[in-house]
Amino acid sequence: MNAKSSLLDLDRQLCFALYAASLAMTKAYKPILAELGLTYPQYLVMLALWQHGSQRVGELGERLGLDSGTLTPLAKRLQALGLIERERSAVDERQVEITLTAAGQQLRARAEPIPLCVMQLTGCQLPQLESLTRELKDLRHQLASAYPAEANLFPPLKT
Amino acid sequence: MNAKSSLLDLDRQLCFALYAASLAMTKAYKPILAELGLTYPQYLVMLALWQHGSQRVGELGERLGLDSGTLTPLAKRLQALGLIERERSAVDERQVEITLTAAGQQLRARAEPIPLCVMQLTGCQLPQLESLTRELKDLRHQLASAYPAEANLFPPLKT
DNA sequence: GACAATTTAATTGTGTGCAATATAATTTCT
DNA sequence: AGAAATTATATTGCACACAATTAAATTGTC
Repeated sequence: MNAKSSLLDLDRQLCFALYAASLAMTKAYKPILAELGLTYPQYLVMLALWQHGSQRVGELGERLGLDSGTLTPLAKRLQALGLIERERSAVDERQVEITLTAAGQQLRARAEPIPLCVMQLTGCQLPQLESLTRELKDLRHQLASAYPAEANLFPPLKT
Repeated sequence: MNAKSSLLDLDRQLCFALYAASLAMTKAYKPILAELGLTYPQYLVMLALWQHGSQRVGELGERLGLDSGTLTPLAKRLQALGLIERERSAVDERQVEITLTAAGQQLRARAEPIPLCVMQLTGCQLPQLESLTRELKDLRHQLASAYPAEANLFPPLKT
């Protein structure tokens, strides 16, 4: 084994701390969300819809950092649950607008107590959680800008 | 929509900040790990093996917070890549010992520059990253202890 | 106005995560 | 010792994530 510490040590990796904390958070939410009949990513989609109202698949994806390969089947499940509707935009047939149903809007009331419930699980005070949340948000955007999704790094070549 | 801010606002959720930052980190690692032929969870398993040497599936799972349902197929893929071996313990036939092959040990050299590379992507200084890593580690363990994997919350009933 | 380029979402295939179950080996209890 | 309980891993099924591809609609260009 390695007696000496190394930059590759598992517990020194920010990436692993993030990964493990995120999985632990998901597990903590699981029994809570089970009462609403939602998975964790489904809950995040509902949060986005409750806050910002109807939006296109692309908007949701940008907000959450997910693509249509993830969102399309997830949205179909939320639709099957009767929480949302999906319809092609009349203005631009490419776009699909996601809208809360009455049941989807009503579910919000049952989700209201969740943030305080989870805050207690963390054993932290609100200011500390807000600070950590901000740091993670900054980190996310820093990483996203460092790797701009290939995007236009390689402008199309005329062949 | 909601003009007022709410405790359910997406950007106020620590859970979402964690989730999004973790996904962003995974995406940042992807092109780097592609050169090693590894996925992100496979890389974490290799880190654990490089640091702690041969260990059982259960030890790996406890370290990484994963169960056999995740680790067994993942380990089979690492084995197919020729990086590890999996063999039943002679002492206890239930246990499966995971051991690095020579190729698996040699891969470590190629992984050595990764931490510095990623540190630059974050745009942060080492002390800040170490602080964040510690906070996340604490959060993980706090959450894990708050939900002790059911464990022995319900001691077996004599029927 | 036609046609190429772009945009948007859906589809396909691979690799996780995890609950539930199965299987086999070990330990405990009597 | 033998049955029951426990432990360790594997298997199965479902739900993400995401790369790559497809399909359809729109925009841009000439």
